This record gives sequence, structure tokens and C-alpha cells, in this order.
Amino acid sequence: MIHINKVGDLTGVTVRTLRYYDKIGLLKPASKTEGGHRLYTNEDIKKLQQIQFLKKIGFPLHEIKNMLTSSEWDWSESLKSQLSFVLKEQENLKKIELSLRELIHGIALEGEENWVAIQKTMQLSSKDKEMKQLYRESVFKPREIKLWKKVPNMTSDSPDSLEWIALIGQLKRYMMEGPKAPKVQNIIRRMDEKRLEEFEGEDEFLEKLWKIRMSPKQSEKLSLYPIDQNVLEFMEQAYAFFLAEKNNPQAE
Amino acid sequence: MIHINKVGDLTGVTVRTLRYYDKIGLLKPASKTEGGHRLYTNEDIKKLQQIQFLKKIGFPLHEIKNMLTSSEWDWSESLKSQLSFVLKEQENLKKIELSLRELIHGIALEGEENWVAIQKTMQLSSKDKEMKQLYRESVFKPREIKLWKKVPNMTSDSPDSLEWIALIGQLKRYMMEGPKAPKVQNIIRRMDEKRLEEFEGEDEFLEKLWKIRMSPKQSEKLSLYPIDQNVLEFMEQAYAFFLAEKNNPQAE
DNA sequence: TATATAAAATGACGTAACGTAAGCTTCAAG
DNA sequence: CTTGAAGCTTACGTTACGTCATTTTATATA
Repeated sequence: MIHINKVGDLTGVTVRTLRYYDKIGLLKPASKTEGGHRLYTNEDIKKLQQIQFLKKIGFPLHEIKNMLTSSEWDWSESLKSQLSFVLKEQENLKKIELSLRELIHGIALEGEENWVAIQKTMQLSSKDKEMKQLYRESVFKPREIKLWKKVPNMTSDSPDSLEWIALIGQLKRYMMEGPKAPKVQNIIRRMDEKRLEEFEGEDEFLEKLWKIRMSPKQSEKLSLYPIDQNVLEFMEQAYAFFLAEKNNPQAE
Repeated sequence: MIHINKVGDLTGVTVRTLRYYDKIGLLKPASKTEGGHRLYTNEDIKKLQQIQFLKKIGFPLHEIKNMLTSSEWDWSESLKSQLSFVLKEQENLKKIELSLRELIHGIALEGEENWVAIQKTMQLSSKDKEMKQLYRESVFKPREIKLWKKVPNMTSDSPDSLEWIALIGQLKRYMMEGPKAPKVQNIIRRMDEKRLEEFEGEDEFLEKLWKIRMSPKQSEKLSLYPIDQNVLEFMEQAYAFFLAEKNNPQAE
């Protein structure tokens, strides 16, 4: 016969919990002292461990009670339904994770102080994702759909996407220095390097992508994070200058 | 000025919820009629949509309230901590998923009627998984560790593992017909085919595995689902008979 | 054996985010 | 002016306990 706090020590559950389980009839102690103190047996401990396990895998107490009392319980049934529930929960959390990453990257781009990023993402997220997939397929060729995966997007945590976000963020910061500023040109050079690494020879695709980028509405349809028009234009100027310099190095 | 049930139609939240948000000060309607009916503006609707989004990604209402009121809120901070929380939750659900699969497969093996499978798995799950990894590394060679992944286990949902479980389950059902029964021999043949497909030429490894299998204690240490001793022995007999038949087809 | 003290018992309130029901009041149409 | 629909407030129920507050029992010491 084991006292209540000893049971707690053995299994890690609190005294309060044991009293609660007693009250709801989930685990009644085998006996009591004449004064009313609860006394548990080894059997009770085993049952408690089963309860703990079933609770851990997500069953509510009232269902655990049924499971352990009714001998005719359809274990297979409830385990499978619990499994499908768990799978759904995981999908859901995956979506939440993507939204969070989008927001975090958005703030990295826009800076924390202004609400714009948050607003944009919250609007984006409220729309239908599947629609976008369909639209995407209508605009690009099948082969280009594969390339699409390499386009940096706000939900990815790949190093590549992160660097793109960082580069664009820096570009915004240095915009007031003009497109020819060395800092800006360094960023553009790095972008060009990455472009070559990832999209070498895919000029047609890049051309299409850039046109879409220049139209905020189309960008949004494709769930591209809407980059400010003036940033895009600035980028185009800086890139033009970069190309000119490259072809004619010593000129000034 | 929009009436409360219209707001519900527009955003999908219930009237009760809107009244609740009013009460806790999360979303107060811009004005009220003299009779006390709530009137919302377009601004309110926008705010409500933000609330919905933040709720969807897992923030509690009181935190959302802070986020939307205090202008100095550290968005980056709370988004990141929420992200890490979500990641932890996903890990947790993954573990739960594995436990559930283990139980479901256990029942497929032992049959629903007897508690044995459930008991066994519940005991297995309560122990430390990392310990097992270490033990495994001490028993097998590095090269064999890779092979280990192909050993059917109770938590996998790969077709291969499922078939092994099904085969062993059937074997148990036909045990009373003796090791020479055609049904039993068919199962053994299928097992042999699979063995060849997956472990061809790895005789040393299989030998080791089999020895461990014959010892319930060692099996458990490696988190192998403990198969009953008599089933294993029966399997050995049936397999011996199978080999004999194969080498000497027409004898009887 | 009386008493001090630890530990146990019961009862009640609080939690998060609403759902649901009861009973009363306001709004808008006819 | 009536009437039915919709709105209002109040309050209890939900999950699985945590956290008091108060009282009673068990046990060790004087």
C-alpha cells in the first residue's frame, strides 16, 4: 500500500492530479485508511503509467477512461483516428511555420518600424494558395515550373533565399546614395553572381519573371512578396550601370 | 457603420466571439446605437482580420492585444519565439505519430483482443530512446548500422515494414497448423524472397540480428518489438523445412 | 499520553476562448 | 403600433489541472 505522495515520486504526477483522477473516476485508489487517506497498489501504479502514456499521445481523459474500463474498446479504431488527427495537426503547424517565416523575412526586408511588411503578409496569407499554383502553371512553361522552385521566396529558410532577402534589404537601405554608389554596386555584383550560379542560361525565364516583378498585381497573384516599385526601378538602374561598367572598365 | 451579424458574415467570426472580443477589450466597436447595439467600421474589420491571422498562427488573445495596442512591440522577437515554439510542437507531434504507428502495428501483430501488444508498446515507449541508439552502435559495425535502417520496425509506415508485420501476423494465426502446412510455407517463401531482396549477401548481419531476436531482453534493448519466443522458434522450424524442400524438391 | 508538526483531505476559484441557453430589450418592417 | 427578428447581458459548461484556504489525520517527540 503506497501513500499518495510516494506515488507522485514514483510516477512524476502531482498529488493534485491523483486526487483529480480519483474524483473523475479515472483512477480510484485500491483502498483508503479509516481517516480517508488514499492508498495505492502496484496495480494502480501500472494503470497510472498507462494513463500517462495515452495522455501523452493525445487522448483526452474521458476517452482514456473508456479505453481502460470497457473491455470491448475498439483500440484499432481510435488509434487510427488519433493518428489521422495528429497528421492533420502537423500539416497545420507546417502552414503556420511558413506564415511565420514569411513574416520574419518580411520584417527583415522592410524593417521593424513600419507596419507595411506585416500588413502585406497578412493580406497575402488570407488568400487562397491553390489558386496561385494554377495561375503559375498558366503563365510558365512546364520546364520553367521547376525553375520556379529556385526563385527566392519569403517562406523558405534556405541560405539562398535568406541571402536574397538580405541583399534586397541592404539595397533599400542604401537607395539614397544613388545607383552608382560603391556599396550599391557591390550588392548588385553579388546579386549578379548569384543569378549566374542559379539561373545561368535561363534568360527567357528571368525576363518573364522580371516583367511580372515590375507589376505589383501580377506579383501578388504569384504569391511573390510585393517589392516596392521604386526599389525595383532603382535595382534596374543600378544593374544597368553595373553592366556598363563591366563592359567598359576604365571609363569614367 | 456595420451591424454585428454583418461583420460575422464578412469575416466568418461568430457574434459571440465579437462580443467576447469587445468584453476583453481586444476589439471595441467604433460606436454603439443609443439602444446599445454595436456598430463597426471598416477599420474595425481590418483589425479583426489581423486578429484572425495572428490567432491562426498561434498567438493567444492577450498577446495579440498587446501587439496591436503597444506601438513599441518587438515583432521580430515574438515571431521568432513563436516559430521556435511551433517547431518544437512539430517535433513533439512527430514522436506521438511514431508511438501511434507502433501501437497500431502492434495490434496488427497480436490481435486486438489481448492486451499484450498495447502493454508491450507502452512499456517500450516509456524508456529512453537515445540509450538504444548508443547500444546499437556498440553491437554492430559501422557498415551494419546502415543496414539497420532496413530492418522492419514498428514505427515505419513503409510498404516493406508493413508487409513484414502482416506476414508475421499471419504466421501466428496459422501456427496451430504446424510448420509444414502449405499456408505457413507460402508465408515463409514470401519472407525468404523479401530477405533476398533486401539483405542479399548480408549473412553475417542477419545472423547477428537473429541471435538478438531470439533473446527478448536484447531485442528490447534495441527497441525491436518483442516477438514471442514460440513464434520465433516456429519460424525457425518452418524455415528449416522450407530449405530442405527447396534442396530436395520431389522427396516426400 | 499529550502535543507539535508534517502531510492529507476537501472546497473553491482561476485558466482560454468561446458555445449555448435563458430572459429581456431594441430595431426595422408592415 | 405591433410583431418578429436580432441584439443585449448574465451565467454556466468545457479541459486538466494549479493554487490557495481551511480542516483533519498520521506520526514523532517530549
